Amino acid sequence: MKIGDIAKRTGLKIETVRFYEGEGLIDAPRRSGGNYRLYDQSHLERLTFIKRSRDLGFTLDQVRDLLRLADDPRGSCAEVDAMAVQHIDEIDRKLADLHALRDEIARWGQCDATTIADCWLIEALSSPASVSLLL
Amino acid sequence: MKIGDIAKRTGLKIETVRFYEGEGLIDAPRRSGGNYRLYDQSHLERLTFIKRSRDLGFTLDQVRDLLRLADDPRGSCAEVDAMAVQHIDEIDRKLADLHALRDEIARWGQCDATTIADCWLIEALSSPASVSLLL
DNA sequence: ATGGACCCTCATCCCACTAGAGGGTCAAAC
DNA sequence: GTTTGACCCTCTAGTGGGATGAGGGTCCAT
Repeated sequence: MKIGDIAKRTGLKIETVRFYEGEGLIDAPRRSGGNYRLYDQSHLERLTFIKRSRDLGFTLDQVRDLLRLADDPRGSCAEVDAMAVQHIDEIDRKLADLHALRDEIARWGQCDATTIADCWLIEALSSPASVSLLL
Repeated sequence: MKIGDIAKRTGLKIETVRFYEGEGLIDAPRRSGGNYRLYDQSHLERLTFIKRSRDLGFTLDQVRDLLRLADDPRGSCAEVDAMAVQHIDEIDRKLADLHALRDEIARWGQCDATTIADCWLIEALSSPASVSLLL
């Protein structure tokens, strides 16, 4: 499999695959006569794992940890569990923040004014943050 | 007002205030004999506006636009309105994405296994993304 | 005159890629 | 046999929005 094939199969970009190699997330694949990268099934699986983890919002460092854990079949599952729980907590916090933002902006409603001088959106931006926004 | 004062008053960091000056978001303030930046009320208002907009999730480029609009009191309010609406749409999209993520991870539930080999969290990460995650 | 709080510039780093320059490889079509 | 076009290579630099640190200068109170 050349890099374009594996990129298509994993949904990653070619540059990203090379980037992951440079970062040490995957082994450097063997090369063809023309110096093309040639990947096998194990690369495909590992890259799929990485892509999936990234899509779910884990950072690359977290992915590194997950890979390390996944690489040891006899290792404990508890750490993975903890990471998942912690990740959900983080997402929940982000959701709460975004909801607060959304409501704050939506609360302005539409502006009836025609000129900036009377625009209360601009006014809303000019006053210091309300209590609800101490993120 | 020295930079530390205005930073405290706006809630920005000192480095961020200098950064905004370099980015041309605020005028370079006059300097004291000892080459300290000296800010006045207009800087305070402008930085408050920027801080508030950033807290609400606008990018610096959007803040630039908002400032440009706000600077023209006779300008039309409609553009500001449009930006607010568009921003809400973006936030709504992010919220939907995050909800999907959260639900996806939460759906895994807790893992009963003790070793990685049987851990279904790792398994969930190894399989390609489900349809719900085509972000 | 000395200590500490504050300030200055400039350079480098962060994340997770992305884009571009400037070239090489390979298969098929002409 | 050559030319086209798709694909690949390395290397460098840029993105946003700052954060951090080095190495110094200033100011004020004790």
